[in-house]
Amino acid sequence: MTQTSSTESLLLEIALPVPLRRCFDYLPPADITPSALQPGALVRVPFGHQELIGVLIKVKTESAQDLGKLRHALAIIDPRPALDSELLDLCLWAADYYQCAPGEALQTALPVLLRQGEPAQLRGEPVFRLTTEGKGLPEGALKRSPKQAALLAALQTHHQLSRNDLDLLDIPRSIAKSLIDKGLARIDEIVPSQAPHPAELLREQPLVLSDEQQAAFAQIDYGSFKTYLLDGATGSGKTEIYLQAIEQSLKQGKQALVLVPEIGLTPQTLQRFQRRFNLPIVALHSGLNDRERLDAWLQARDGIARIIIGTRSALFTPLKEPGILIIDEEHDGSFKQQDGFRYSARDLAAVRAHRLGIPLILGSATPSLETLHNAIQGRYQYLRLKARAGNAKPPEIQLLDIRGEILHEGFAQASIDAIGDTLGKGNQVLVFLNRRGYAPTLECHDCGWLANCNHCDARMTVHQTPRHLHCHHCDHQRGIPKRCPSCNSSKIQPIGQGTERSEVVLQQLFPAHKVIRVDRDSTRNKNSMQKLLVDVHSGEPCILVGTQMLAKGHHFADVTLVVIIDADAGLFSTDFRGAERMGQLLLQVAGRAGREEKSGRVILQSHHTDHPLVQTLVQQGYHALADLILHERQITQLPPYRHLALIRAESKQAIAAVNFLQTARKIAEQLQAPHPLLNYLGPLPAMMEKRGDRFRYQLQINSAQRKPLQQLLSELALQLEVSPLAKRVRWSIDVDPQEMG
DNA sequence: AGCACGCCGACT
DNA sequence: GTCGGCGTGCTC
Repeated sequence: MTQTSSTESLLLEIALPVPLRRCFDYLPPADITPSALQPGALVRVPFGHQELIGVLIKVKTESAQDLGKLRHALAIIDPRPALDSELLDLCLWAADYYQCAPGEALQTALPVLLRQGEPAQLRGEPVFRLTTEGKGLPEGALKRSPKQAALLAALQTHHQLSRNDLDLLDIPRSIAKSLIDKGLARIDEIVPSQAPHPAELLREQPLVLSDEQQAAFAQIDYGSFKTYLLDGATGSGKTEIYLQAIEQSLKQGKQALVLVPEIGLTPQTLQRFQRRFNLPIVALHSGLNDRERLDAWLQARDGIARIIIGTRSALFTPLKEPGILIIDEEHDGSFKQQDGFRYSARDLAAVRAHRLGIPLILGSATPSLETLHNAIQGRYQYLRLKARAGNAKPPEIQLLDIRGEILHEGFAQASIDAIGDTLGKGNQVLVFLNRRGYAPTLECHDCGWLANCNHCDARMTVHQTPRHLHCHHCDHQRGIPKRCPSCNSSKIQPIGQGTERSEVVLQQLFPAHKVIRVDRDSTRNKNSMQKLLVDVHSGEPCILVGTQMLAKGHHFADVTLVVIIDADAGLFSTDFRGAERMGQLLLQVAGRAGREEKSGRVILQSHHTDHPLVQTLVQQGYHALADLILHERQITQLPPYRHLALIRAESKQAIAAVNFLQTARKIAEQLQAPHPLLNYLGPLPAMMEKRGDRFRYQLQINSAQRKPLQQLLSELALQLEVSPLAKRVRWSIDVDPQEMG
């Protein structure tokens, strides 16, 4: 009577979207053939009282779990695995490396719609076409509805129109609908398919490379894995090298994956790629909805899209024919995810490229010290561009000592004069200030009261439009008091400079010119950045005031003066990366000045003009600064010479977080016995001890070697996860932390 | 992370 | 008398 089912003895190991560092075993769904059980497939399973969709990790015959406890999976969503083995393995490797639950890492690699069980099928683009009835209509028909007649005419000439075409022709959807209702037109779906490669790959001629660019370009080997550091000043032509390297890859019938920082993917960047190549390009940016994101993902997977440009998470885009990986502005902090699955897309790109056997190019004018160190050590091939392309000259940097100077709302007289001069010559000015809002805080002149946040160890920022106090750390907001809450004095005043205040001051000083503020507040709405920058790109003399948003990805051809209000921020930071970041940011901002034909000037206002780091940066440049910092890091036993991990814990009761970390340290010290190479620091309070009513502490683990640290963390994570203390705190492990706060 | 179960305050 | 607060325990 019993029929032997071929899946009878098989078990499924499944990673589920829960923050647990383990997988769950299931029996296969009823009536399934073994061939449908492919690792990487999505599986719907019962889990406690709910149903979840997980990823099949492997099919096996034994389980550590009691066989009686196993439940049946409900269904395989699609026999074709959602993740190919390459991505599946990469995610599992990353989950292990970053001490994250496998299900959470896999979630990052899957578009939302797939995670929700949507079929992995390319949606066709809807197009409007005439039905035979519509085609047969005589000319001059539909006289009584001129708009419908216009659409009919358009369809007769163009045969088919996309939604976009309708918008361009200013034909409302309702008109199209009327034609469909009359049976004259219909909607067809055009599913994109892999087009044969066009005879001509390029849409425009590549630029002629300089000798230096050519020398760098010639080093790249397209047939094997190697990481290249393309280190070149702003304007030295890194992008042209990316484009030509991509061209080589495309010529071999391969795809290219390009990662850019979160706010670096500007329409300008995308247009530059689209102008060059005659092949489908997809951009994975934050403006896409879930459906568009899935379509882009599928187009990459099926080889329809040949170039994929995106931010951090685009690293996990499936590629049918991977050819080259590029990370632009590799030093940028946004490549490291700061919560949940705390991966570094830059570091994982090296792992992925290695596994695929393809080249990885890391580009930057101000490489991170980790990357620079790898290049100096010869682990990466070092490609250096020293000259600026064309006739562009490097900007002249002027250090302005503002000690004892009378400042006009943060501006030295010399800076104001320079701004006036520049505008007078018909050029543009960029004022950089890494603080949004009107002023960093409010102070009582009589008693010294400060506008502290009730929920954080921080001051509340003063905002004028709209008028309120705002904590940038926990988002708490309240009104601006008229009198001091402590002594009732009316002499309460904003202290320090923010972008809003600088905007006001500059507008008063230069009423004849436009002052454009660019920060998170002024660019909150969609496309507002584009709108703000229209005037800038028109070339009329104006002043741009903004935060680091301005420093990334934008080219301002007519900016010839950059004023940096406070060069010292970051100089005395508690984070050991403070100086490195300061150098990178200052040079990125300075790089906005004097591109192309116009030569530029940079004014750095500083209270510490004789600080060795400031002096080195200004007089000898970023690489001298990098050498200096690297030397310090070697002495102080910090990355890139040592490897770090941070265990963070936060709780409404400070004691719970401290207890948890003390226990963590004890467990770790017991586990590490065979590896005395590990050092511990902490538990220590985080840089801002209280944030959003939670007390934050951290334990730092420092190791000369990666492997023992890795082994320790794996074991430690498992033990902490089941520790009763862990339930009283929010905790996480950060491997290779970027922000030490 | 969800979601249930489980024991103590202010409401129809 | 209940509705519901969020503490803790479990999920193959």
